[in-house]
Amino acid sequence: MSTAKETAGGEMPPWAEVTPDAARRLLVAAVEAFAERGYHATTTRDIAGRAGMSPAALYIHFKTKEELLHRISRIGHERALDVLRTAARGEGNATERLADAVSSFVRWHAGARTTARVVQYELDSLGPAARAEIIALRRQVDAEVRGIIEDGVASGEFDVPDVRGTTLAVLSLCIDVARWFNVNGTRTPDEVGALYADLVLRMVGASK
Amino acid sequence: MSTAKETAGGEMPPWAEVTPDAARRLLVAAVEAFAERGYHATTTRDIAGRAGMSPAALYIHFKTKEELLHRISRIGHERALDVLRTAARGEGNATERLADAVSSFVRWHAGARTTARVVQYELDSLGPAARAEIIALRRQVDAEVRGIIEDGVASGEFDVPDVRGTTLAVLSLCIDVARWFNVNGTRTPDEVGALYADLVLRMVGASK
DNA sequence: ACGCAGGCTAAGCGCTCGCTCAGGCGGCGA
DNA sequence: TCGCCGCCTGAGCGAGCGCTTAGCCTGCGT
Repeated sequence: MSTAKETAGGEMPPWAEVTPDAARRLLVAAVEAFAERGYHATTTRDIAGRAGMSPAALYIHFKTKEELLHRISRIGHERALDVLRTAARGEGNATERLADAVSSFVRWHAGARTTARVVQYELDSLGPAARAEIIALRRQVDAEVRGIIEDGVASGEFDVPDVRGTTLAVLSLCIDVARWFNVNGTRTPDEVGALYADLVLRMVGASK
Repeated sequence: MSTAKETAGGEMPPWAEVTPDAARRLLVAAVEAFAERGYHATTTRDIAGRAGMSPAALYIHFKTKEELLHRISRIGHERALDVLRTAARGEGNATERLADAVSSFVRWHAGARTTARVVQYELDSLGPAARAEIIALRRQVDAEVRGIIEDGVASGEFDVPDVRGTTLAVLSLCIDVARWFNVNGTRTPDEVGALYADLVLRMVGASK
C-alpha cells in the first residue's frame, strides 16, 4: 500500500544503491543540507561535517560538489518516475489510474520532501550536460500523466478541453507539494495524496 | 482589463516607488540576477555590473545584499496581494470573483515571472525578522482566497469538502506558475490565466 | 567664486569558499 | 610478517566573496 515510509528524522529512498557506505553517508548529508539551505548556500565543509568526516574525505568519493547534486537529482528523479509509473501502468480505468498516480506522486513529494525539494528546485544549479539528462527524465514524467488523461478522454471518462495544459497543471500541483509540505505538520502525506487525487479528478471532469 | 503589461525585455512592477534613480536601477538589476541564478549564487559585483556601476556604489543605497532581497520581496508581495485583492473584492458572485482572482493572480505570476520567482522562491534566504514580515503578507493572500471559497460554499455555488486544503491547492497551483512559465514560450499569461481559472472552478465544483 | 554634500570609484581588507596534497592508519592477500 | 591499497585527515592554496575606506568629481546654494 504505502510505497514510502518515513520516521521523524528522515526519509527512506533507496540510497542503498550508493556505495561504499561512506559515500552514501555523504550523499544523505548533502540531501539534507541542500534541502535546508539550497545548493549554493551549502558548503562542502558543512556536508562533510554532517557525515562526521573531514572536508577532504568528500573528494575521495565525488569529483566535485556538483557531482553530488547530479547523483542526488538523477536517483531522485528515477525514484519519482518509478513511483508514478507503477500507479499509471496498473490495472483499472483511466479514472482509477489517475487517482492512483496523483496520490502516489503526491505521497512521494510529501513523504520524501527533503529529497523532492532538491530534485525539483535545485535543477538549474547543474551544468548544461547534467541538466539535459534530468530534463529528459522529466519529459517521461509528463508523458506518463498525459497518457492517462488521453486515455480518459478517449474512453469518455474525462472532459478535458486542453490536455497539454491540464497535464501541466496537474504535475505543477503535485510538484509544488515539496515546497509547502510539513511547514506546520498538520496533514499526513496520505491525507494530502487523497485530497489531491480528488481535486485532480474534478479538474478532468471525471464523474467520480 | 489587463492590470499588467509586458514587453519582450522586461516586466513592469512599479519600482517607481524606489528612489533615487540609481537605487532603482540597482534593484531591477538585482531582481534579474536573483531570478536567473538565485540569491546566494548572485554576487554584489554582478548586480552592480548589470546596473553599470562599481561594486561599491551598491552600498550607498543599500546597507547589505540582503536588504536588496528584502525590499524586492516586500514590494513584490504587496503588488501580488494588491492584484489579488482587486479581483477578490470586486463585484459579482463567488464564482465570478474566484475566476477573476485566479486569472489575475496567475497573470501576474506569468507576466512578472522574474519578480515572482524571487518573491516566491528566495524567501528563506531572508533573516528571521524580514522573513516573518513577509510571511504575514502571505497569510493575507491565503485569507483572501479562502474568503471567496467560503462565500461560495455558503451561497451553495461551490461544493468543497475541505476548504483549507482546497485553498492551499489553489494558491499552490498559481504560485508554481512562476517556476515553469515561459520555459518554451507557447501560451501567453492571459491564456494560462484563463485555463487556470477554469480548472479552479472545476476544483471547487462550481456549476460553471 | 567657493565650500560642501551627495554620488560615485579604485583599491583592498578579512574571510571563507571549493578543492588539493602529502602522509598516516588499518586490514588483507601472500 | 610485511607490503600494498583503500580510506581518511591536517594543512593549506588560489580565488572570489561581502563589504569598507579614502578620496575624487559635479552641481548647487550663497
